[in-house]
Amino acid sequence: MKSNTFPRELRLLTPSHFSPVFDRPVKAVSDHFTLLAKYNDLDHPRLGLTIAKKKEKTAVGRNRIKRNIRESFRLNQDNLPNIDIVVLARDNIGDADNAYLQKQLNKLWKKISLRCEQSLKR
RNA sequence: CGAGAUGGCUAGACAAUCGCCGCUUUAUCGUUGUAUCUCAACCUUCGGGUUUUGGUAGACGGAUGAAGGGGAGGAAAGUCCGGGCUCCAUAGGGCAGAGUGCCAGAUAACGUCUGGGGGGCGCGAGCCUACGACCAGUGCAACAGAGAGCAAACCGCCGAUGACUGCUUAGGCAGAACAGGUAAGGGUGAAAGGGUGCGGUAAGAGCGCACCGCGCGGCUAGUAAUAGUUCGUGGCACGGUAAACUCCACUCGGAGCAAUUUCAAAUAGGGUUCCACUACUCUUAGAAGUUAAUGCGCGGCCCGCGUUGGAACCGGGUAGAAAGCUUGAGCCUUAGAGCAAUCUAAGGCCUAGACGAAUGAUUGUUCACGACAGAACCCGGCUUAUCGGCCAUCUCGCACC
RNA sequence: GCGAGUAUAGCUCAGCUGGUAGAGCGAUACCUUGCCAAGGUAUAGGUCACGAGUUCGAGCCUCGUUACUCGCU
Repeated sequence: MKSNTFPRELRLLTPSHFSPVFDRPVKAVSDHFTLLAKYNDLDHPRLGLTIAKKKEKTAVGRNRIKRNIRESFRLNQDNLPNIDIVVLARDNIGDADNAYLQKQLNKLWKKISLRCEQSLKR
């Protein structure tokens, strides 16, 4: 069954949710994003966002990036295993337009799930 | 038509699909407290009370689904002022400290706004303006300059119809000082103690006079700041700097929603009561000390590591959750008061409330091709950023009628 | 979100209550040495973060802007 919703259960909410992901995670990188991922005990993936003020100066710009990431996550969540993902912004992310951001994210979801499977086998 | 001034409005639009966050209505589920019925136990002063089992009712909160409707700004920003609100402190007042600073008004309040005055800029419409007081006191002014704060003599001018010196044809000729006076001229400086003219004088000087300017007082206009004056008076400084100390007048208690309040896991620890506790020692009987017991390594001993309390209640309180959180000095319309800011009255309206933080994404059509930029307790201002578009009033220039 | 602070030479910092900007290290050149280091001498290097205002004059005083730092989860 395909799901396109994005309720609260699919988010990382508190610092106690975030900190395990930063401890030796699986990584995936593109021009403007860094993804960190780790398996959780639930039956769905969860998403957390970290957009530093240094990377994108204005609140409007940061909101735009977050919306793009959430939108992409929402549409691709059924293709992801039960992992916690933290998305970090990299430098000059504000220069990219929405279409390019979406294109990068589509690749990254596949990449991160593949790498997680590999890490499980090892 | 061109150039400009002021004030106000606006901040892409529409459609489809998939999503996010409150609200309202509704359906289902589950839950605990409430009301009522019921089962059982205990207590009883036989009225009842406490605990407990199952059902029903409506209500509130919760979960899920459906429908309806709503969902960032003019600056949401900077946090520069002011206020509400909350907690802390507080008899009242003063000192200290901080702020404001022409006058009047508006306001909950303000460093804001409105109107007026003074000064400056602009042909003008208009714009800018921290604009109280240095005859209460203290301080500052580098360098330059003679002199920089109860003014001062460097050059110059007067003194000079020449003290004195030299020459001499004894007629004169040449050079020339001091005391003292002088603020007209030169020069220095950001700044050098009224301006012009006439008189006056050895030369000068408000020394005298006229006009202008200025101070003080009066009168007139104005609530006032202030302005005017064919009025009187003073010969004329009372220089600059208070975003220097200071004085004067007025204002201000402090901290901030990460304030504050409520509920409250796990873990550790505190208090009270009851129960349990091998022996001995100390003793104000307290699990205080020693011993002992017991679990594991290990079947036993040595040895090592660990345990020696349990239950109930109370209080504090972390994670987390909730309240604070949006009905407010609110918005719209009309009428009235006022030059205006604004105020009053009547009627109508409810217009984000999130919490890693919601308005988006994609596609299509269209136009002027979309700037600055995202609420975080709430308001009133200021300041800063900003692609443009529209409206109103006014000014100047050119042309035409 | 709220509160507090800093900005001066390439680096680390002075600069008292306004008078025309310095020190140390570093850089460059020269001296010294057979060569290097050390030492000595000299030189360059500053829009005092930026924009206004007050003043005769601003690194300093006042207002605004920008960047950075710290404290309160």
